[in-house]
Amino acid sequence: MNPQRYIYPYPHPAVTTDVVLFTIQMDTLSVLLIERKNPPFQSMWALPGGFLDISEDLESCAKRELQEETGIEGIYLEQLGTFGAPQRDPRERVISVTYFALSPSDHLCPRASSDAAEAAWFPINELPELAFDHAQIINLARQRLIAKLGYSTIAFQMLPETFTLSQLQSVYEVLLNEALDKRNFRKAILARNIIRETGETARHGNHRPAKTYQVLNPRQVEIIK
Amino acid sequence: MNPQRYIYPYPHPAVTTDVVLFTIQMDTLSVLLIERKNPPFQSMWALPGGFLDISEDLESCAKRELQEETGIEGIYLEQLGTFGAPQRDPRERVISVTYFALSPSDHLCPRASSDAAEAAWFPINELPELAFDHAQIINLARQRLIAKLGYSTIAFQMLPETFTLSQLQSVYEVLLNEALDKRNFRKAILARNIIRETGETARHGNHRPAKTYQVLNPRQVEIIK
DNA sequence: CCGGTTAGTGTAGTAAGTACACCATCGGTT
DNA sequence: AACCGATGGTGTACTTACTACACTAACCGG
Repeated sequence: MNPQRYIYPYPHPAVTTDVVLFTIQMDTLSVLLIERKNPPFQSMWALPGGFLDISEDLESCAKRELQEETGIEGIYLEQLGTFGAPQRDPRERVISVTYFALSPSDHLCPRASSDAAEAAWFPINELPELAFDHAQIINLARQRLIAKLGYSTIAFQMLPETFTLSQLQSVYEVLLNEALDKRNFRKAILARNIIRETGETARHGNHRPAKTYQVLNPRQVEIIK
Repeated sequence: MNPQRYIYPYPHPAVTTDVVLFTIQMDTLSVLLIERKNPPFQSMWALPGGFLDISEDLESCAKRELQEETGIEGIYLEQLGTFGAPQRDPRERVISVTYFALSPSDHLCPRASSDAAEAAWFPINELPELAFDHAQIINLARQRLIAKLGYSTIAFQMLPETFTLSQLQSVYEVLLNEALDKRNFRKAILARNIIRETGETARHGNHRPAKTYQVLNPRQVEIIK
């Protein structure tokens, strides 16, 4: 334990970051959760996250906690919102700045750590009871995710660098929870002029191989419109 | 000064809220600013806002600070984002949770207060040099405002309860910064089925009076889609 | 070479959005 | 009373975006 004490003339809340990391597993939208090792809410499932270091950027904190608790890194984070209801944490007043992020399917192997007894993917419709107000946070993240599908390019974040149009369509279908017409989908995606053929093809079974595509400007994977 | 001291085993950042309040004045999008009475950035212009009370909700804090510093109240706030760059405040580490809001034109008379030497509206394109990272915050708020015009009903927040279609069109024109076709605008707005005629008319000069309208569901003035 | 499976393509109809011009109604003036 | 200036209010043709829909192509395995 740190022997030093930090003294302020007015009470200060604690600040944490939490991350809602989505992926698609077996055609199901899933969220990464950790099992809490310590109180409060010990052994309950929660979002990965933790306290902000005093000289650390908010987004760096979110990335660091994600890395520490789950071993996952190299992911684009977007700020989701800040939660600060006075009683949301029983220990002290805590303001949580939340982020959401997407990961390619089956790309990541979460692992346990010092703060997390376990880390695992949960289908969004089969979430366990969650610590703090994390159920509410996930809810907001899911709404935001679906809303952004229409006007952003976030769907590509759920795919590897090169992908087939069928894979891309499948991402949309899972997120929107409805079947899409193949020809219309391809027409619309190609009309947006954000992906190009790689020239390669991919075989995914005993059938015709598919052309693979990649995003034209990789830096644009999250830009609005 | 409070004689008590608040002691924590780890350093805690301070948390503030800041509000970007927009209105339209003389066909110009304007932002409410206060002139800082105290250091840091004394006598510079800044967003209204201040420190979070330890048992106070984030949004309540934003409303309270807005009221205290400008006398303005009864406004719908929406969370904009949280800013926490390590050096954004020279005093100590400060995390600012920001909100944005809209107010009917010429409806509010800002006033000075204990923390604000003065409060005044500034056209968005003629902002003074601003304290902290407030220029960046205003920038984000403006982008968000324009983005929301298309799929939300926020424009109505800039009008009184009853209004004419010309007034409404003028709000859109100022925010989008382009002229709109009168017939198409009316067709599109009415097709959305969110306003109804009041049955009254309003005279605004020596010409034909205009029918006035009101939103069908006042609770829906901020809802997406 | 045949069957199973996914990849890949075009057209016609419908709905949404855009461009565009004139008359109506009021107050004020002559 | 007639006219002027100013804003309110309306319809139609055209263009563009979206929707519905069915067959052939290419590969693997047996």
